[in-house]
Amino acid sequence: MPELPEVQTVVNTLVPVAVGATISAIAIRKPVYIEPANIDLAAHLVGRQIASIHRRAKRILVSLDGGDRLLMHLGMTGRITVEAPGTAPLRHTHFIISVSRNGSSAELHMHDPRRFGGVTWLGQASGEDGLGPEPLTITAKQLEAILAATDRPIKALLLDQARIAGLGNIYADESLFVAGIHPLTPASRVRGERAAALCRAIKQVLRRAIQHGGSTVRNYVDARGSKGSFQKLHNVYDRAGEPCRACGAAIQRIVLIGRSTCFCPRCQRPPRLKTHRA
DNA sequence: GTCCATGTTCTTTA
DNA sequence: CTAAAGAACATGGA
Repeated sequence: MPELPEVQTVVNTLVPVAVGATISAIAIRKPVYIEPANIDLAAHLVGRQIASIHRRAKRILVSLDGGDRLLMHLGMTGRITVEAPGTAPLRHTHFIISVSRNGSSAELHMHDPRRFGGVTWLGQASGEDGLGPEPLTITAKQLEAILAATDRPIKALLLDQARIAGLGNIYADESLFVAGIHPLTPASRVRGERAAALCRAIKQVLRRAIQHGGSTVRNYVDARGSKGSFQKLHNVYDRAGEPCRACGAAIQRIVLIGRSTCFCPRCQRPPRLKTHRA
């Protein structure tokens, strides 16, 4: 469920409880959820203090005193929630970190029914992660260079984490709407002012989404268990058939690289493709 | 039973 | 060789 704004919101709500706290215990309820296989996570984590928690793209990086790091990825259905000590884990709670600070303690429950997420011990491993630049800080020039390198549909580019990292299906569609760009437009054709507009649109959409605690389309909640509200402000995502908030035209849905893709056929004009199907 | 789902990665095809 | 399309992963809700 989590794209950049949701992951950032989880981090924001996790930090006040976890940073500065000491890990008193962990529980691994689903060993295959932890990587690398067979690592003794308890030996690395118990007794350590959490120095900081940051987001990189859609990933959560927990840094410990001494510089070791733990990566937590939420996949499609992952959540990390703060629970009272002794809270009974749900069926799909795979990993629990017990923390305490100033005499008060809490548990961080990582729950993930589909198990597309996971927990990876990085230790002192370097920062190389194969991810593209962060969309909140990318420059228009940088974005334009990335787009110029390929003729793949612009939507496919925005979802390619190696090129730009953090957007998912919701925010790719929402950003393209704000920029007035059709999702099938070849990436290399988005240049100059249109590339700059897309860059601004991406940042505006992500910032507003973070301000609204992310989008809860299905079951996303932050570390406090609260839903986001940005889904109410979606212009296109999950609105197929509904009227465009800008022009009233029916929002259209197509499938692109296997993903549901929504856009306004009037506000986002289709590219003129020179090729056609035989 | 069927289809679809906020993500990533491996395999197959062109 | 590269790029793009497809399948797979595991579960639950409509």
